[in-house]
Amino acid sequence: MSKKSISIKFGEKVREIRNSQNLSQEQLAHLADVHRTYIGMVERAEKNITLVNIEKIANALNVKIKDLLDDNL
Amino acid sequence: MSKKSISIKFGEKVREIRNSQNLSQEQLAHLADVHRTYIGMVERAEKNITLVNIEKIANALNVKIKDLLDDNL
DNA sequence: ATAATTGCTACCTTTAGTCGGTTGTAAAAA
DNA sequence: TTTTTACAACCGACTAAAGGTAGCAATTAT
Repeated sequence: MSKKSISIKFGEKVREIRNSQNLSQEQLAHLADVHRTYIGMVERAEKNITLVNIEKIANALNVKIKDLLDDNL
Repeated sequence: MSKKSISIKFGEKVREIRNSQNLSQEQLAHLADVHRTYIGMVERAEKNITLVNIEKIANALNVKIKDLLDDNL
């Protein structure tokens, strides 16, 4: 198992946590200081996100970076 | 504490683990399938590495991604 | 219905990442 | 000693892809 690419798993985690906090993409984007559409692209794994933006999103969601990674990574 | 940017901390971790395994930058680059000079740039925090390459380097070093991140991240 | 949210397309700027080479250093080996 | 080897820093120059924005269509509530 675990065939899904890391970008897909990352995007799913972001969406899952964002929804659990009842945040819209726009709200999260504002908290993370990135553009609205960019959050959508990351969640859909359309971009290969960089470390700095990973940190921004983790901070915005109040989670550790490792919480945005699949457990077996 | 913890003022160093995430890129610096990441680069330090890569270098530390690479040295502990007695690998040259070139050897690691080959294992990770990235360019020779790129490993040095990442270790010196001159580049903002992407998620896919984070995974490549973690795999090449036989560690989990979270092992490349500072503990308090 | 309509209001909020997200997806999609297109675009532009910036930078990640590659490539081939040179330079400096330190250690070994001749 | 000098020479050779191994390594990492540094050097442009280049290509591919990420960052970032805007407008509108589609979706999903309410």
